[in-house]
Amino acid sequence: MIDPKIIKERPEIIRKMLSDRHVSFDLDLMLSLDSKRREMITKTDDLRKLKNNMGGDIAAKKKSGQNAESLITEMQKVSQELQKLESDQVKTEQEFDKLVMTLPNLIHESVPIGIDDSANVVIKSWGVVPKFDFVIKDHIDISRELGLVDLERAAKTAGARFYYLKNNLVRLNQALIHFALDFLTEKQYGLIQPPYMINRNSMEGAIIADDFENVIYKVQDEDLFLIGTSEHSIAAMHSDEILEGKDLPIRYAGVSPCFRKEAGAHGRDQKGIFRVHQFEKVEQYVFARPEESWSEHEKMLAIAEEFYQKLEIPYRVMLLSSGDLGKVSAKTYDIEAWMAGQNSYREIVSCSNCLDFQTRRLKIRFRDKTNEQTQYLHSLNSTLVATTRTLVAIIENFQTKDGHISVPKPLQKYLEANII
RNA sequence: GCGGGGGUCGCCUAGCCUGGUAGGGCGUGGGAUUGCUAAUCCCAUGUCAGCAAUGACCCGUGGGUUCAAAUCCCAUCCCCCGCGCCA
Repeated sequence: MIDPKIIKERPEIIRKMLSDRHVSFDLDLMLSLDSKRREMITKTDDLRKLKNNMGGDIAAKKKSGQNAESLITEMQKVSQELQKLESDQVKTEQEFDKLVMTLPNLIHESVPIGIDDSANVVIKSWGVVPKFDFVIKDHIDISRELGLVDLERAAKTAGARFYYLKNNLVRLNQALIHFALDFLTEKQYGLIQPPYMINRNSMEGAIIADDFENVIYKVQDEDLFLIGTSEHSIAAMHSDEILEGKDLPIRYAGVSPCFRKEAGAHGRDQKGIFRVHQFEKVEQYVFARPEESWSEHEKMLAIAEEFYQKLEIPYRVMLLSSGDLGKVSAKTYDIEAWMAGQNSYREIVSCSNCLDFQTRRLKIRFRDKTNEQTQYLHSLNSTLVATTRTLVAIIENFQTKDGHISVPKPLQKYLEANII
């Protein structure tokens, strides 16, 4: 949620953001609802004041043994009138909230303006794209031939975009998680294994309405939703809290399975384990002071880069354009890894600064001294590793002439093998 | 799942039986005072509306009763203790 002060006082900023994002949104309706609700607050407040005063008078009369009947009948009328006004006010408030909760975040000035991913900018590239002196295969063929994956049976039992990992691919998957946790522990991150299901209120804090539709699975008959990433759980973890300034920044390494509907991705990456409904992820999630969030953002990207450098996976860093930017994010870097089997760079990391957008929704504030005014924190999130996609990169880039996979150096100790 | 206890403005706590609109302590900040790094006293310390003066709201959450609800009634969530069941 954007600071209501900005919405009220600088609507032109909101208007520009909406056009830069190419999002249709009835800003004028929201502005008129906002002023209407402010008016109604004043009205009901006045009536409540009257009511409070009358209540005091009645109490005083009763105490001194006087008759308060006429005051009481008058008060009945006031109460009725207030009730009517209040229900109107609540209605207006709800309409406003509903709208404001779908309003996307502001955009940072460094973000390139553009219609979609074609306007994304390559920030840098790292590593050398591997050359092969044999005909290479994609991850599906390699892992199938090595007995590492069963997609057909997964389709039978669960549907498309599911998979059974088998044998050493299970170990490789776990090795990635293990390595990622060790790596972030070294960087002083606190480890978090969060709830894999959270309630609506918490989910609404982390995401925007249309994500419910397109990415989030709901549990039948329960107020529970499967998380699309540990970001969702961790964002809500400190909701309604006032944190102490001395503890900041708070850096969490979340590890969890991720569940995604992938609605609207029909036909794309249909085969294999690149785009799936379920995978494991180690995530960086940081709560920072507003003035520190941009430097934290760069740090998180650097940490993610270091991880892929250690794995020796070539990548490039993309700065997402306004049209490709997620609705809760003010600025996002993607890391795209080279995937030999697809002969292209594909997204494996998304690193975003959400400013106070999530923390306002979740009421996560901080202060240094207990008598100070509280401030909203900034929240940032970045993939460290989403296992399936990184597995694709490893399988395809590290394939050998005889159809095996050599294990990246940092993972060898976890796997107790250097070739699969 | 059953029985009992509990959830109060950052933290601790009073008030609930007997309805009249949240009091105290700690912490933190500011001020006053006394010849000194101490003590004492005063003020401030959540949310919303408002330029402000002010005012409204806030007792886990949602309903209800009432002129009036932290307080009474109903529902619901969470925590603690005991019993049961169980990976």
